[in-house]
Amino acid sequence: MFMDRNQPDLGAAEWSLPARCAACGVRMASLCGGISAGALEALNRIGRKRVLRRGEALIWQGDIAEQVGILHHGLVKLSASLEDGREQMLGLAFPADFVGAIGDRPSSHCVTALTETELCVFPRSALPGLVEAYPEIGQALLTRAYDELDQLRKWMLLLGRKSAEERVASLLLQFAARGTCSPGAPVALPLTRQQMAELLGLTIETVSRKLTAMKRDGVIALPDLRSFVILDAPALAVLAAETP
Amino acid sequence: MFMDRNQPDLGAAEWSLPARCAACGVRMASLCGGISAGALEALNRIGRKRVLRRGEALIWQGDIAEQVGILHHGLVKLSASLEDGREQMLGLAFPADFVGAIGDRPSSHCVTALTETELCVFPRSALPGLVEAYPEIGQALLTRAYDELDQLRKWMLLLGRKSAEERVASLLLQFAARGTCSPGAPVALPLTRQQMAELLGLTIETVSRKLTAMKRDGVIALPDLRSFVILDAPALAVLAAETP
DNA sequence: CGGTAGGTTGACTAGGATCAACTTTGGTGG
DNA sequence: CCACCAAAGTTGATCCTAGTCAACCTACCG
Repeated sequence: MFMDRNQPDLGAAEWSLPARCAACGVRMASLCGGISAGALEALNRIGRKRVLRRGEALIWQGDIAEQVGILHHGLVKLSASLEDGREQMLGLAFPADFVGAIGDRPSSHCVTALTETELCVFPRSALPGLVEAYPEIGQALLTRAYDELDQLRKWMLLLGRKSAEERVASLLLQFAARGTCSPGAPVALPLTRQQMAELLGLTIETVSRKLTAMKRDGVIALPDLRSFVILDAPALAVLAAETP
Repeated sequence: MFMDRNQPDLGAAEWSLPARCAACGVRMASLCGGISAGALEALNRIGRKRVLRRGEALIWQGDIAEQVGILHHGLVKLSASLEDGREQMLGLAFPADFVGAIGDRPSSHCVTALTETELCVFPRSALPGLVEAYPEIGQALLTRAYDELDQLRKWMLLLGRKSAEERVASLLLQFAARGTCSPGAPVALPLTRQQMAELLGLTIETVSRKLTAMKRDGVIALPDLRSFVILDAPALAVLAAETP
């Protein structure tokens, strides 16, 4: 019965929510939040919970992904490597983000957990059929894909044209934008210096030096290794070459 | 009447092809090639031909795009800039490629013609409705979006981790891959040195020097400014750090 | 207490940017 | 057809940013 596909009244459909989805903390923020009860049920049927330990990979570069997933807790990195070991982080996935692709080509990148991570995984092979049956899922994926394209393009500008100092400042601003909105409050820094370097296309030494310089200049404070405080937001925006 | 949505028999539908689409040289390669006759007719109704002169923009960074398009002839660049004028090319669009996005947020990048360009444009505001009415269009866009994500990720690895020489060699290989398949034949180089530099995150001088060096080492020949010949393909692959 | 992973700092180096001069190419009009 | 000019490209000298290598520091853990 596909009746509910024709009346995707999400509010009224709450009663039929699969228990697991009703308890899901990221549902409304994830692509599950914008689809009909029928589509959600179909996803729920084929989805299962999976936990990744720190360092464990969901998808390997060069392999055809067997699973795609929606992040619940934790932090995941996308990264690509050259044969000689050089590695570039391509982005992070936070809770509610979708990771993976629909096509059956070898993946261009790895997906690896940076912390203990919990996600809802689906067999990739089931996706094309689902998108066919529930176009809303395709639309949700499309919106997210365009968002991701925009993010990547912004990052390409950073990698191609920004100086080391601008890169570090940009990263700090990005963490601040996604974290607490209260100015002056410490912002969590979920990456090690090494991981920041991988993400910014720099070395760990350069990241460390630039952070120290910003601290010395009173732009930021570094209360501990995993957080920072913005002391002079306008100055940080200037350092990041972001003053729109 | 949406009858044809339920019987997207593309072969048998040829008879009803809009004249313009029947004459379109890139139709089958573009997203129009994978959709039903009904969807194609709907697209044809709202599409119109547009010509961009060299340097003319279809979409400006920061503006909300009014048009999206499918390229027929010519070459188009996507690029992003910082306030101080530094510019990074984000990619090229070739005939049959789709440019633009569905969302109504300000564009993260410019879309500018590098040569006299002809495309089929559609009002962006009509897209969400079209995707809703013809899910196949959404699926075609989704496939293309994932392809583009993969391309961008590959380019991020180049920008973040490859040396100048590796970048130039990678670009040459990419042009060779999309051009003639006959080894030893000259490959068209559709970009000026300046444009190559913008795309590679380098300066024009560095591009010139690396090309000269490869020529000196007998890896390539440069018969004129707008083409090159691969003399030693394996060596070029090594220089590009691409030996899969 | 020692060991280890993560982080910082310093000295030195090298790759690519910058600045400047010069050459080549291609188009235009006399 | 050639002279001229602007745009594109090349080459050289020099500078500077970020990479490399190495030592050391710090926090945390068994």
